Amino acid sequence: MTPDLTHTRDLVDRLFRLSAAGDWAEALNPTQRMALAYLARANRFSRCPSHVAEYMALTRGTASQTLKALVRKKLICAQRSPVDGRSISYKVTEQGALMMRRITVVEQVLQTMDTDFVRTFNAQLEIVLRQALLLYGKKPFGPCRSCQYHEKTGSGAHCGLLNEPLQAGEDQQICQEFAREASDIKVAGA
Amino acid sequence: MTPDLTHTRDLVDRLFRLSAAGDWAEALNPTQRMALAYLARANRFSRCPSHVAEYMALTRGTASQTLKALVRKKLICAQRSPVDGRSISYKVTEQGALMMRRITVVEQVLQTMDTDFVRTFNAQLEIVLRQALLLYGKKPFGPCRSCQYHEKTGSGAHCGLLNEPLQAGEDQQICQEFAREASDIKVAGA
DNA sequence: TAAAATAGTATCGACTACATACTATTGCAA
DNA sequence: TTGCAATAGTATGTAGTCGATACTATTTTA
Repeated sequence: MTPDLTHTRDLVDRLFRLSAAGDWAEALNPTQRMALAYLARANRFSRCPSHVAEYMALTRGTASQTLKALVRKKLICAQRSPVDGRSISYKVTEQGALMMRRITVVEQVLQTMDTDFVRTFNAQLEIVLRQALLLYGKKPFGPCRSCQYHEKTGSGAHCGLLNEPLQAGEDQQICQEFAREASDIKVAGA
Repeated sequence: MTPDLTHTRDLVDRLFRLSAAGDWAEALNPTQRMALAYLARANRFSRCPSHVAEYMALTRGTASQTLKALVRKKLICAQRSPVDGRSISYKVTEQGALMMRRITVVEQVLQTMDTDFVRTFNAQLEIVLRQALLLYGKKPFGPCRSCQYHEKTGSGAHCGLLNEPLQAGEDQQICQEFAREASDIKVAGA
């Protein structure tokens, strides 16, 4: 028997909504929480409104609105780019970083579960998401460290695409320019 | 290394949002689509506003609003209960049923993937969701057929909880009274 | 150097979402 | 049997999401 695809969709929806319902505390709604969480994990090349929009599958206008709400709440602050006069980058404030320490529903549930189970669950989600992003022509985003442009140097690391030296810890952050290693491309579960 | 629980949360969020973004066609937003999909799959004991609210992890007020929007669009219609003067049940119209035939993003992606993969993915999602619902004291909802109160009779089937005979096909639908078989309870992945 | 592309925003309308307060029933218990 | 608590659904107010559209200000490119 072929599995019920509508059921899969339904499970993802319910899991999301259950965890979204748990987010409403702390004067932060689920959308704002996700945008803030993204900014907290994104590297300095990836904190513009358009990146948030792409990551969250929103239009730029909507992302802009949500970012303004976060600024009003003093959880992030804007920084104009010295290089490109059109561009704006947002930085998470200390207050914002503090808010991100809260454990959310999904995390709480996964804490009660087996480590190996969570690991395979993550892997499966990654495969499906990757396929979906591919099918819709969206950027994958991903950790700088596993990117094909990531280069280890004597002193630290370097981005071969933007031709920029990387600071300590930056290789752990999410980059909007992320591109998978060529050797890693056909690992899809298809 | 312990897996990153924030990452899991993030993957679920992104998958949901990507598929939600694809829903905006057809003058139906993601929330309305999910409510309509639920009503299309729920049995006659499970189509009240409070059931939709519980299923979607919303307050009753919000569910009420969304159902009214669906009525305005003529995708569902209200039916007062003859038994309980407070209760209202919604039925999907033909127009509404037609709208549910549309394939959504997640389904489209899963179609390109291996059947066994989808099967295990479903199973994993079910385990996590079940655990989450348990932790938050929410009803699980589920197919009548696999419920502990489901009884096969000579002519058809019977609900031992509501003490009602079941019509043909009803055992496939979702019931808000669903309770797992006792033998099935400790299959959690924990 | 003009046209095209890009980055961000303002605004509008429809709607989600919560909280709160309210009405109308029904169920239970004294 | 009556009277109170519980339940089902809704109205309303506020905040904010969300897409669409139209707009400004900057690059980029041809």
